[in-house]
Amino acid sequence: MARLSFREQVLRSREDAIVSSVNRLLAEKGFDLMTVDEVAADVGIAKASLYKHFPSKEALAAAAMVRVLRRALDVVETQAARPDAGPLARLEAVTRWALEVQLAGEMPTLPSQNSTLRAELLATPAYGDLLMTVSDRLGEWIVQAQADGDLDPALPPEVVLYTIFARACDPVPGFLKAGGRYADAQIVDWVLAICMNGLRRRPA
Amino acid sequence: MARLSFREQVLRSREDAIVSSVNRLLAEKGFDLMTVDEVAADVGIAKASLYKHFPSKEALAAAAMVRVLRRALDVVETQAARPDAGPLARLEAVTRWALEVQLAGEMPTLPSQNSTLRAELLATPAYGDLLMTVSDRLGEWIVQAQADGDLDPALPPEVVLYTIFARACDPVPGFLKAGGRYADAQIVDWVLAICMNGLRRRPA
DNA sequence: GTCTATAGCCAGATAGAC
DNA sequence: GTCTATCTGGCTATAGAC
Repeated sequence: MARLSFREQVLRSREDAIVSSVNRLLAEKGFDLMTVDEVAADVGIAKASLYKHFPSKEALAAAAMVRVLRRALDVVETQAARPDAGPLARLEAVTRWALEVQLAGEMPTLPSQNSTLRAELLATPAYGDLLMTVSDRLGEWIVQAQADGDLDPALPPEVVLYTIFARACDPVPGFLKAGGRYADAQIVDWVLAICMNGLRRRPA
Repeated sequence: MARLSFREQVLRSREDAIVSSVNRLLAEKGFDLMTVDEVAADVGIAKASLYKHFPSKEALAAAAMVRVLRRALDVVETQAARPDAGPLARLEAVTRWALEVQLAGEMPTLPSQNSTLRAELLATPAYGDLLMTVSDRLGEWIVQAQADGDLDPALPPEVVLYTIFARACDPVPGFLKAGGRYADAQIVDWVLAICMNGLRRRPA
């Protein structure tokens, strides 16, 4: 029993290592340029062994997306537990997290055009569930922030939601980082401020 | 002489048709998922014939990017000729154009990670020249708008420039369009307003 | 310059021994 | 479950006839 649990633990940690590699490679090169051989080499196992854990390249990507969504949900729940912060501050904190992860090269991104990939994500219940949960939580804060007069009430909440989500794959931070002239923290501050200011209620 | 000119004209129009197909397919599926076979089929010629006009898939993509940059420059020059508009209104008009083209499915987008593609673009002088010209023009308007107090003077002009450029590959319009709940014009208005408001000077 | 046919390659996925 | 070796398909690019 203990032995079985130990085995499971080893299995889990190996799969976790795989997902970590996929996560990084996905952030670095994107789905199309990432090869399964590369993942295997990065993890340090044979390609065939990878396929014992995950049935396809798409499944690898889906696993990485599920993990990043889990982390996003963690961040959301951490923010929900803050007694001092209003909805706008919470939305800002979550957006900041996404920007920081992206700038650190750890935000996996998928091409929205690839249909086989969309199919795999739709076939992964955990993905849809997590995405819906995160969206609902953020959506509540958005509506509240609009009612508070902090966010533009003329914008449909989903427009605000998509605008925040899009920060996770915003090319601007990467360009600024590539330029090498600004510190990461400075870049995050600027992009975050531009995003939130754009959504804020215009003074009459 | 007339005959040669005629031939050249035919050649030109064929190459133009090729670039049009590439442009559309690039906007629709992206570089990696676009196949040369597809381009050939779309134009209605054999793949080998394509390679008589363009030496590689990368060159096809580069040609499409050059064309869209030429059009962007046209828009910039049209705005520069408006006697009534200030720098902010001109920047807004150019951004609006980019959003409209993107929403119409005619904005070619390249993966910024692909290195062979970067090499091809760097090896295409017209691309760099056009990109620099457009950037310089927009940069002037940005500095002026900051001096006028219309744009946040605390932002480096390049941050503003990248933020505007990024509208050409913003995923938000496409998501909203896919939802089917809003008209294209409405989507453009929202995304444009969010973008420009984000860059605007905050009232003290 | 256009075509058909094919070379050459690479990446996703699998077979089968251990 | 791990490995080595291989299959398979699809894609870029080219040969060679017309």
